Amino acid sequence: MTVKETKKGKTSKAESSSDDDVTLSRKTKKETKKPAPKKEDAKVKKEKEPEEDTMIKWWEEGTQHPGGQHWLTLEHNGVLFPPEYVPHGLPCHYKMEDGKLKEIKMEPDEEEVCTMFAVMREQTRPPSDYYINPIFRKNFFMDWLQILNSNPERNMKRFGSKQHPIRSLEKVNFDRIWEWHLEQKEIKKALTKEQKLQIKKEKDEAEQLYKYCIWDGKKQPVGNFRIEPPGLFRGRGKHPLMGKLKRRVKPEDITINIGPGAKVPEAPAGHKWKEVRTDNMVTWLANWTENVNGQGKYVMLAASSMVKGKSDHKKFENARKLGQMIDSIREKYREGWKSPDVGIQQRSVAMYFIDFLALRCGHEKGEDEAETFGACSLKCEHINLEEERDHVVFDFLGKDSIRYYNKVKVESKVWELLRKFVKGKTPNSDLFDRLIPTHLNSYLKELMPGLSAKVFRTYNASWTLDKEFFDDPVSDSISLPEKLVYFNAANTKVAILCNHQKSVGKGFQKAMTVLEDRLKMLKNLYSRLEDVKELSKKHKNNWQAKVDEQWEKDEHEQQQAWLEQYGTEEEKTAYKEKRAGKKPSKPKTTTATTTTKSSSSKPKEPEKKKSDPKPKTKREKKQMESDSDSDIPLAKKKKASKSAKGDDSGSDVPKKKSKKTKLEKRKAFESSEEDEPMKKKSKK
DNA sequence: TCGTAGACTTGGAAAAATTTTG
DNA sequence: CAAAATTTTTCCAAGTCTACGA
Repeated sequence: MTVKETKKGKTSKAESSSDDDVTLSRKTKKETKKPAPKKEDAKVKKEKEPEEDTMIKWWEEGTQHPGGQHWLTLEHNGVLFPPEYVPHGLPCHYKMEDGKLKEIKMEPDEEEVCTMFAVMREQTRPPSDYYINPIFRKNFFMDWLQILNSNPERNMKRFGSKQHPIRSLEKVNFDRIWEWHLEQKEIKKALTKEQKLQIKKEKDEAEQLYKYCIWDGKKQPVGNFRIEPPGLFRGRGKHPLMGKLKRRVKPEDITINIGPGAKVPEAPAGHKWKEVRTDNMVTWLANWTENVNGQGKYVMLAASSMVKGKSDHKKFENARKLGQMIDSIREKYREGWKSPDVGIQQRSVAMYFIDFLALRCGHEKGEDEAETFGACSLKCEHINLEEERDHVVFDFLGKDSIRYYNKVKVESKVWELLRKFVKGKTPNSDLFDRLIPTHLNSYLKELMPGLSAKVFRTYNASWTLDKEFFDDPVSDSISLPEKLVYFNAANTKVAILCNHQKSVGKGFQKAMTVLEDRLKMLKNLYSRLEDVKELSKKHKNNWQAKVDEQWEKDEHEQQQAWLEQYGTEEEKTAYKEKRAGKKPSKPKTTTATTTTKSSSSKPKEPEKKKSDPKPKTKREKKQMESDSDSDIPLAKKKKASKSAKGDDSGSDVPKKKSKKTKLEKRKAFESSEEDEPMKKKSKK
């Protein structure tokens, strides 16, 4: 199918960009609910203050500072530090040679890190299965051990040996601390409402100072003013450093960026900042270097702030601009497929992937990172051309180690080129060995100022959403829930395009079972009602009695069936007795309370009536036990196909270069080919 | 021609808040 | 009211991309 028409009106929306959606829905929700609830405590609900003065229309132009400066004046109060560690004083235990557990008392520094780990005990399922992950455990243990052995004198005094007695993580028993953790949770839960409120109030108060800054004289919300607390690094996928201690950030680690002449926030008593500077070419208020990966962390403004808004705006304007010339760009890369230059061929195919499949650019990753891929960094083993002619099966781990699996039909020419690129190469060599992101982007920049690989994602995501709305406009007459379904369906298209996926949570299987169960029940009820309807037609005169009888019979049969399958002996007996000494209960033929509320839940079944009968019979609610089998329906993929139409016109092909001197990093990782983060294990 | 540091965007998971159920 | 379900917010790792430096 050709897609020539790609421009849409000015209605392109944010689509997957969570921020935008969130903002939108939040607003809507708030307004909707406002009229309804009257709050007994007027103060609980903090309504939006007018704040008209800050409502400047920055998108309308003119508000730009020259030379790439982001601000002229900037005031803020610095950052908020997490609370100091409060020791609980509890020991852990260590399994000795004789199998006995020996109590190990800990100093606060030892205990703090120990507790970080101990408390993760239940994190045993993907994607957060850190507690049982060997890499995580090893890294944590190394760092903990380092602390345990950091003070030989201390150890000598306590254990009569410079080396701490703990040598192996497997022999450490954290039960006591785990119990403490559970207790703490209970305590927290048991707090009275007033206490909870009080705590929250105190927290809010502590935040007040840091929540806003004054940016060019305007009050603006700060995003992450809270310094990240120490913890165990939770790298995703097969991150080699997961589990390492992310140490506590001190004022001495922090650089403050603030306007000229503005009052410099004071560092906590007894401390000082690493540096205080004034740099209006950047937007951050503070920064520090995190120790695990050595990367910078920044305190910046919130998504709702002006700067972020501007930049977001620019992003979409940019994508819109791409929309104006997407046709010619598509022509260009199609032209490139025919180039005699392999570099250009590769670049052109990569562009096709980025455009057509919305793949990310894909930069090279380092030794200390999980191995993930994108368009430019694909390996030969990530594509399979054998399945079907002109089809490519992609299978690789993308950002966050989320699997990209997709079988697509591609242009013949592309398929042929791919075959050529793969030829004679080992599976783990680069598919596009002559292409690097820098070159791709600088080429894109030539095609259109401001163009880079990611702009295609933004553009195509917006285009997709737009197309949904255009092809199948919302009808005014449908209900709000229906509109929601409509909107979500469109959004799902975008999610599929961009390969956005969420892992199924712990409760998913259970929730699904309940839902299926309920569906089954409703269907059953429906058919019974149908039967009864027939019956009542047949017995015009004494239909009531007939219906009662039939109903009771059904009920009994079902109950029997249920007991047969799930019931315990006691339950069976109890039922028998109950039935013996009881007269038929009255059926609820005509329900007066048919709340015809559209099911709404899963869009799969066209449910009609839902006369939700909360069965009076002892419908055991423990059906969660059943735990039927099966796999989780997960990310099915279909591909919206849009294609670029092409022909010839491209002329001068930009210079190609690209060498690629990637040091072959042989990953000693086990090459377990399948390792889906998706298995579902029911735990007792 | 790289390689990298620095700055900023992305986006999934966990936590918190809110609403619905029982 | 408490527990469960659902929605919103927060958190922060993991990307992108450009400018610099040699």
